[in-house]
Amino acid sequence: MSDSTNGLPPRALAVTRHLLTHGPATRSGLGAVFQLSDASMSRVARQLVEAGVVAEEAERTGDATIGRPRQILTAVPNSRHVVGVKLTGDTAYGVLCDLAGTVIALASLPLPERVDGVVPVDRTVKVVRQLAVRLGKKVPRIDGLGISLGGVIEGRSVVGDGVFLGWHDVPLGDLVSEACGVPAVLTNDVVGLAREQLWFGAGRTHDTFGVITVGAGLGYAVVREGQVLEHLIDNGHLLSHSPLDVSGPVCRQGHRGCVSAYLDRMDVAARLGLDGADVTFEQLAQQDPDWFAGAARALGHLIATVAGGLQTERIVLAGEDVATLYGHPIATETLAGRMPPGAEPLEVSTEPLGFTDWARGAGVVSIQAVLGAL
Amino acid sequence: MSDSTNGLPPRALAVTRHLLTHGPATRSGLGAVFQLSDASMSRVARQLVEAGVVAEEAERTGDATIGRPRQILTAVPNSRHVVGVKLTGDTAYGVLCDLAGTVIALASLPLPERVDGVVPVDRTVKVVRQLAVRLGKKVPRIDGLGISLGGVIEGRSVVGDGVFLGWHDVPLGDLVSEACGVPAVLTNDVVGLAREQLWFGAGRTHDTFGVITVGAGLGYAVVREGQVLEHLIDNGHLLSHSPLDVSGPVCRQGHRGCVSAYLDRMDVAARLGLDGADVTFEQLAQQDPDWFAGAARALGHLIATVAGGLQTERIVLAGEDVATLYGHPIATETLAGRMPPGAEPLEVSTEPLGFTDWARGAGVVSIQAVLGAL
DNA sequence: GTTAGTTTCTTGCTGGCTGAAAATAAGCCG
DNA sequence: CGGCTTATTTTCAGCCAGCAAGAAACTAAC
Repeated sequence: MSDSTNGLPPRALAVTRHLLTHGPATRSGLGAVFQLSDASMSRVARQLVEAGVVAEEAERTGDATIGRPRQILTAVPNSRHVVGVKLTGDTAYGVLCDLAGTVIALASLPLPERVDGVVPVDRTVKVVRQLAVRLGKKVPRIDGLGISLGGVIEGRSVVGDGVFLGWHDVPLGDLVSEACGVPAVLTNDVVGLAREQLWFGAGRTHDTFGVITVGAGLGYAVVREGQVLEHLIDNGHLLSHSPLDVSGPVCRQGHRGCVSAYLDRMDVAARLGLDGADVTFEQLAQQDPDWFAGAARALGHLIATVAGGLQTERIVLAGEDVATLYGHPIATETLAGRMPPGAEPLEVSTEPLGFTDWARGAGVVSIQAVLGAL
Repeated sequence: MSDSTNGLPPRALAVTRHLLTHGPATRSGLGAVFQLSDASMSRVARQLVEAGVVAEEAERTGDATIGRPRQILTAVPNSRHVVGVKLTGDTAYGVLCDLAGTVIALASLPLPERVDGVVPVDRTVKVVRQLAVRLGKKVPRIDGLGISLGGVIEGRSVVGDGVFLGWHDVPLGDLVSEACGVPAVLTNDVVGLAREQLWFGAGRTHDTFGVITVGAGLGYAVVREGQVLEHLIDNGHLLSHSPLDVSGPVCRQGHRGCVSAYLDRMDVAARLGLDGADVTFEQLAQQDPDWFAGAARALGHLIATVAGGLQTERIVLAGEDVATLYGHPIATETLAGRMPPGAEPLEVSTEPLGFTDWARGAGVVSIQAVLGAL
């Protein structure tokens, strides 16, 4: 069993991250990556093997069979386990993950009833604990807990403003940590997704990228030079309200023909007289046959704008229906029309994200915290 | 006289940069900034004093006169001197700068006549040398040379594509370096401006910011987390062609109502049947009374888009007439309309940049190279 | 089976850089 | 001039890196 709740020292952390995200490698291969001599690399490797995070295996060689065979270092995924929880307005979705971010088990529980429009904090903590206990049964122990929700998070532990839950300045991280006896980290859900992508997705090849989430509203996250931006300066407002068409529909902020007016479901629903919070993709598509094309076009422009502003070729799209939207020819054509003539197309990935994926994001953040990356 | 052409080790460099850009400071003050113990800070300080880059002066104290007085460390601006040269299509503009980037002397020379549309490289090198020799007379010696021009630069020394001069794959840096016997660095002019801003402008308070230049065309540079982006992914195309109005004028790329169509003078001139390369602000304003307002609006949106995409509050505007443009109420109103309600306004600085300022940018890049920051 | 050859990994050692603490310096004040 | 206070330097021990020598693991002869 793992003997430490500690984080790894910086170098060891970097190597572990590399093994987790890029797969097994030899000592000297890693040395080349991290600009370390074989000797130093060897010392780091031993540390990790002793900590149980990394294992050695003999190379099942295919070629070059002369000399001492190289040992392959592999991260041991089940050396640590974490639980990730995503809180929505009424439900806690949980996943059990190993070190590699693989989901081992799922569960969800309803959150307690609201009192005066506010979800009771103490009972929410209990729900999270229940979830952790239930999921934790499958593994020797849980090494960390990650919680994500839509809202303003301060300092990895405090919910500054959790609109969906009616919370304000709630130290949820500490409460959960105490209740469960396990270190807990709290993140904004989109930031958590960005952290997950930084290790296991776009970040493997690019250290600057943008994340765009299309759900009830529009969300963004930014990773610049490997740094995840904790708080947007504008809550995404500047991008959401960039103009497309002065004669288009009006968003709730009063902008005519802005991205939001086309793409933000709350805005579109408000215009159609529907209930914004629960409106679905299908409802909108049925209600307004033109909506789909307009939204696809807005998405194409939005992607181009984010790529141009951040100067990155890599954009991550997230949200349940975003793949469908991006799959619309108008989206891709719009984007292509914005690209310089003859340029390589952008690398846009779409992940059909359900609540489980969001919970996994929270889990990955916990992995990072357990390993000492936060 | 300075005894070395070397660069400083990383720590010493950081301290020098801080002294140059933030003014004099005490040892322990610097220690706090760089998270170094007094002991280590003291060692770094001695290194720098011995190198002549930094001088000590007794604190002319105002208060707290108990105990041993602190020594104030100050960068010695005239410990090094560099020449910065900006090449346009027909002229070389040069400045002599000290370490602090202060311009000590100016000069300019015409470039040689074109042969088959190409400016002869060897004679251009001679012009640069002439400029350096003339400017260098005012100081004991020149420690570095920086050259900037509009075009694609590769590896700090080679002009990959210099459209204004008709050059392609010209190793100008090495040629000048050899001809002058002084290390020379080459940069794209907008990148050079960004580097200058990183040390002496916006970078003093923000380590992520965007630079927008409005001249004959539109230019951008991006600094992310203190890293200057060497090559834009799209030559600014994505931003320049973001839509404002589907019923607006058309740019040369065929986009209707994009930023470029309003703000890029080449585009506007082409539409008015003027010669794009030499068209001035006044000509356009006279020719088309609506142009000014449209351009101001486009600038407002462009600023908002860059700020939103990069997620920075800090934008640097550059170009001869950009202050006038940004000073137009429509620009500021447009920008304000894009900001989230109740948000702090962005920090937008405008610098009326003439050729001398561009040359200074090249000089600052040379300073950075001389000190070892490149 | 043994030895030579090759490549990988580990260990011993040195050098650079760091911080803590002790020593020294530089000013005040009586 | 000693006593007091604060700033800077020196001394010393610790950490971490690379170099180079050694140990390990394997193949290919002989």
